[in-house]
Formats: sequence, C-alpha cells, structure tokens
Amino acid sequence: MLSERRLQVLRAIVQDYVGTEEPVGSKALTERHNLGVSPATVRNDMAALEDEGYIAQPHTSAGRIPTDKGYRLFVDKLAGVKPMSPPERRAIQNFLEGAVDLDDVVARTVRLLAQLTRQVAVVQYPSLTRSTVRHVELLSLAPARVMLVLITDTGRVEQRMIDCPAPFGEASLADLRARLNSRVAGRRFTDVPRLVEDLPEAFDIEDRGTVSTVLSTLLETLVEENEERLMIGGTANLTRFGHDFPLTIRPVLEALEEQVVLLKLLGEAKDSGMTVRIGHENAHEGLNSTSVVSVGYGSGGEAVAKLGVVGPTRMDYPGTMGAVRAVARYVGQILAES
Amino acid sequence: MLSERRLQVLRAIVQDYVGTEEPVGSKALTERHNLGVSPATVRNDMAALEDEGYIAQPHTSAGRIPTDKGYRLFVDKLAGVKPMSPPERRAIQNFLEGAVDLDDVVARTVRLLAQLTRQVAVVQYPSLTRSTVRHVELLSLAPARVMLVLITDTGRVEQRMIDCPAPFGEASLADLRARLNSRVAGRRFTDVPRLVEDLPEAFDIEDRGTVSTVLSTLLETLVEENEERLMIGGTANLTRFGHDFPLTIRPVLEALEEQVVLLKLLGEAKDSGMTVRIGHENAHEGLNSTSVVSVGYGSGGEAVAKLGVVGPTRMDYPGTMGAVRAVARYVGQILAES
DNA sequence: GCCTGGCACTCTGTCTGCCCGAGTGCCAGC
DNA sequence: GCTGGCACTCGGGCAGACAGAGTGCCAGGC
Repeated sequence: MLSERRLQVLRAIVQDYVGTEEPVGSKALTERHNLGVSPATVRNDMAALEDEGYIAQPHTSAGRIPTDKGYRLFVDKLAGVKPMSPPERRAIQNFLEGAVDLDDVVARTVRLLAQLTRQVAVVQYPSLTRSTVRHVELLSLAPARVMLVLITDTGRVEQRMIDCPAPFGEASLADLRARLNSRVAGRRFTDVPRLVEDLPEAFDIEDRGTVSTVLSTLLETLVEENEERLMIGGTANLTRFGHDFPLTIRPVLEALEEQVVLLKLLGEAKDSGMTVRIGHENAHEGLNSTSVVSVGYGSGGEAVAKLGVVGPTRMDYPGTMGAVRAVARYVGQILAES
Repeated sequence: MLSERRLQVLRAIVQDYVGTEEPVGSKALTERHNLGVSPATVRNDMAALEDEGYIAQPHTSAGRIPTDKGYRLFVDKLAGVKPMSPPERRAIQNFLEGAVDLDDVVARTVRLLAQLTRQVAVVQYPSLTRSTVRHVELLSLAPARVMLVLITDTGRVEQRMIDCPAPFGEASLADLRARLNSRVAGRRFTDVPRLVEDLPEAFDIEDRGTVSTVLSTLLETLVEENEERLMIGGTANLTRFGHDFPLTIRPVLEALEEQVVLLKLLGEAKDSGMTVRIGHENAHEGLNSTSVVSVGYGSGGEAVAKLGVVGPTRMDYPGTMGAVRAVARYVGQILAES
C-alpha cells in the first residue's frame, strides 16, 4: 500500500506531465507543489512508485512519466471529475439548442466536444435498438414497389425500398399501415417482432406474401447493426499529440476511419457511468497510446447511444471527463425536448 | 515558347519527383529517361525552365522540384489521364454494386477513392437542388404537429417537424398530401415553388395557415444549403505527406473538418469535366500545398454532385485523374439504376 | 525511523568542426 | 547548339566536447 504522500507525488507527477509534456524531476516537483519535503525524499518516493510500476523513466537520468497503470490509479483514486463552470454550461446549452434536426444535434455535439476537450470527438447516433417507434409509413411507389419509412422517437428516419412478390392494392396498403401503427407506435424496437408476428394472418391469402416481406424488412431495419452510424471531429487536434508524429498519429487516424472499430470501442464501455480506457486497455492496437473517455447519453433516464473523446494517454482527465459528462447530459436534454 | 525537349525535361522532372519525393538532378534525369542528350545540356534546359518559373531549387546545389506553375503545365499539356485497367474497372464496379442504400453508396465511394488514389477522398451527397421529388409524405403526430418527409429520386430522405398554427384534421392532411404529390412528384426541385404557389387557395380558410406553414417548410428543405452534406475518408493517407508533418498536415486537417470549406472547394470546380486545382490555386490557405482533383457525377447525363480527392501537389496526376473519373462514372451508373 | 543535504555518476541534447557527395554554372571546344 | 571538364557551393552525416538535468546513494540530524 502506498502512503498518502506517495499518492500525492504521483498526482503531482501526472498533473505536471500533462501540463508540460516533459518528464518531471524531483526538484521541479517540490518547487511547484507544496509537498513539504525535499527533493531527495521525493526521489525515494519516486523510486518506490517506479518499483510498483506507476511511473517510468524514458531513460536513465531523465525525469519520470506516468505509466498506464499510473494514470489508472490517478483516474480511479486521485482525481475527481472537474465540473464545468456555469458560463461553460450556458455556452454548451446555447450551442446545442440551435440545432434544427438530429443530424445537426450530432454534428454540433461533435464540434462542441472537440472544442471543449481539444481532442478527437466521437458521437454515436442515437441507436435504433434502444429507442421506440414513433411511426411507420408505407408509400406505394409502383404497383409492386413499396417504400417503408420508419420514424423513431429520437427523430431518426430510416427508409427501405421493398419489391413486393405480388401487386399490392392501395386499400390493403392503407390497412397494413393502420394495423402496423396501432401495434407498434410508441413501442420499443425490441418488442416489435413479438407484436407483429401474427399480422399476416389478418390479410387475404394473396396479400400475405407482401405483408411478410414488408414485416421482415421492418425487422431487418430495426436490428440492422451496420446502421449504427457515428460522427467524428476534431482530428486536427491529433497534431498536438507529440513531437514524434507520423508513427503515433497514423494508426490513430486509421482506427478512426474504421467505423466498426469505433463502434466496438464505444460498445465496450459500460452502459452507465463514465468509462475511461487508458492506453493498452484499449483492445485496438492503433489506440494503444491513446485514452478513450466515453459515456452513454439518452433522452430519458436510459442511454440510447454513447459519445466520447479520444486523446493521448497524457490528457487532462478531470477536465476531459467533466466536459464529456456535461455534453452528454445536455444532449440528453435536447433529445428529450424534441 | 519552350522547345519540345524542354517540355520533355519538365515532364521527366515531374515524374521523377513524384516518384522519389526528392529534388531531381540533371544526371539522374539522363540516366532514367531517354532524352538523347548529356547532363550538361539538360542543365541548360533546367536553367531555362527555372527562369520561366516552372521549376525551382530548394537551395543552391540541390536538384530541382516543380513549382505549381510547372505542375499546371504538366497537367494541361504534358500528361493525359491514365485510364484504369479492366481489372480495376471491374473491381470498382463490384465494390459499388454491393451498396444497399444511398448512405452506403457514398460511404463505399469514399473508401474506394481513398484506396485507389491513396489520398484523401471527398464525396458530396447527391445534391437536393438538382434532383427531383419522388414523394412527399405528411404524418400527423399530434393534432397540431405534422412531420414532413421528402423523398428524392436519388433515394435521399429529409424530414422536418412542423408545429401547425391550428389543429389540422386527418382528412385535410390526406387532401393536402394528395394534392401536393400530384403536383410535385417527379418534378425538379427548382420547379416546386412555382407549382405549389396557389395551393393554399384550395383549402378552407381555417386550414390555410397550416398549409402555408407546411409549404414553406417544404421549400426551405429544398433550398437548405447547409444540408449539402459530404463525406470524407482516407485521412490516414495524409501521413504520407512529407517528412515535415505537423506544419503541413494540421491546416489540411482543419480545412477538411470544415464542411463549408470543402463544399466551397467542390463548388468552385467546373460543372462538367475534371477540375484540377494546384497548390496556391486553391482559395483556402490551408490547402496551399495540396492539389484538389474533382469532377461532377450524376445519375443522368447531368451532374448532381461532385467528388474528388485532396493530396499533395506532388501527386500522380494522370493516375489520380483516371481513378477519380472512373469512380465518378460508375457511381453515376449505380445511382441511375437504383 | 524518516528526512535531508551533498556528491558522484549518467545520459540527453546541442553545438562545433569536418568531410564527402551531389549538383550546379560556366567555359572552351567540337 | 551540344558536350566534357572543372571549380564552386551547400546540405547531410559523423565525431567529439560540453552543459544541464536528474538520479542513486550515503552519512548525518531530528
């Protein structure tokens, strides 16, 4: 177990390193922090911290930098979440309130997060699987061609073109539309399959094929995972990464281009509360020198999607966590209102 | 006027520099290209080319590199467009044909372009202003709340929430929906305002307010320019830019994040034919050391949007132009089919 | 027992001087 | 107008020296 002072030393090292980007030595530490002890004592503490694996030396006779394990301890025990100041909160709220539609909400959220944290922001679109159906619309485009439009409570709209096995009259279509909506409107996606199961039986035999086709398209749309879109922004902030660029930045950019990777990344995060993955805790190799701070957000009490930021392990964790949490909260509010 | 051989020398310089990324000297040139003259002669030609501003020396006693003006001449006079090979064409077609909806078409196009050219790809969504209306749907969500869904011939769907000034019956809504569609379905966006102008007059006095509100929302949606979305990809290719990164890459990343900048960039390109903007020809400062190759694409003979790539001025112009042209052509085909 | 000041040691980053190679410009000759 | 030759310039790479920062350890003091 580490003594109180050693934890303080670790905290000081993390804070200084995050600020200066340079390995921090014992002398500088005592000068900048009121530890009440001399550099020599701090050196002893540092040696202990190094033995435990919390900090490391890039090379002999350099200062120390925190390891992933050190950051982990810092985040878990030594630092809280820095709340946003009232003016900041107001700015966030104002900025998000100007949004005109869902795309805009997401786009604004990305910008905001990127600006506040000066890092790369990732925002997942409110997910279909968690939300409820507001309305299903069926449009006849041709005798045997129907367009399905699904509107969700988060304001998202999905459309699918359907080629029917047989021509389908306008009356039958209206009938199907009415029955469908009375059953699924306001229901959660996960309940829909059960609710429409027996629907084909209510129709004439010659229409059943089409009804089934429409229903299965609807169900596909509901579960379609590749439709989990997301938006990223602030990649220019990657240039602040370190001085040894190309090698560091390239794999990160590559990872960010792969929506699949990002979705998995956000998916791995806890559903509730904030998740911080530090360095090698990230499964994806390209992100081994980054940390990901993510949190769920949603219109009700429930999270419908996640958002977060990707930055160097050497990041301002309290500030970043504060910003992420605040943004998630306000986005949730905006979604609930609209 | 430059002699034939001097043009050949310029062409050789561009080709070598693009290949090696290093200033090219007279000796290397004569070795790699069959110019039929000695290095000394080439040196004289180089001096002339430098006087004219086509090439430059990074410093005394280094080889020469092309200037923007040199690339311009190269693109205009010295190089053609390198056609894709049949296998490449087939690969492009196969890859694009797998797309399931418009989003997917655009996403695949971006990936494809980025991979083929190994540069940053930018694809504009088929623009609303050029296309036609397939269907307008109105849904009553609450007594005084209507959702407008606009479906375009390119498969794009836009939705807007409308708060009505007065409650609006289901019958009136159906009436409006029918009248609206009979007038605008299949028509170009630009014609819509004229076509719906007198529509409110057909309704009872108490409904006119709502009808007008709906119509104006529709018109807004049609012209809404900020809805000109685009997608980019291949930013990881920026890391191949040069060895002096941070300074070069940062402004480019920043420019790429600004949709407005990119839209303007594509907007500046000619409507037909391929546009190549080299280095300082780009209005945006951050892109002064990049070239942009763009071209319009569309489902019919007409361009509905643009796509292109952004790369270092030192790029393989013939190859890039070939890839951009080929992709645009096939995307056009895919859009026409769906 | 813990903290402290002092001292020797190590390593990095930087600066200097040096040399080599690549490339040029120019000139005289064919 | 082309060519070979020659002197000149400049950047890159390498070795050595040096200053600065930081450490580890030890003996002494509270």
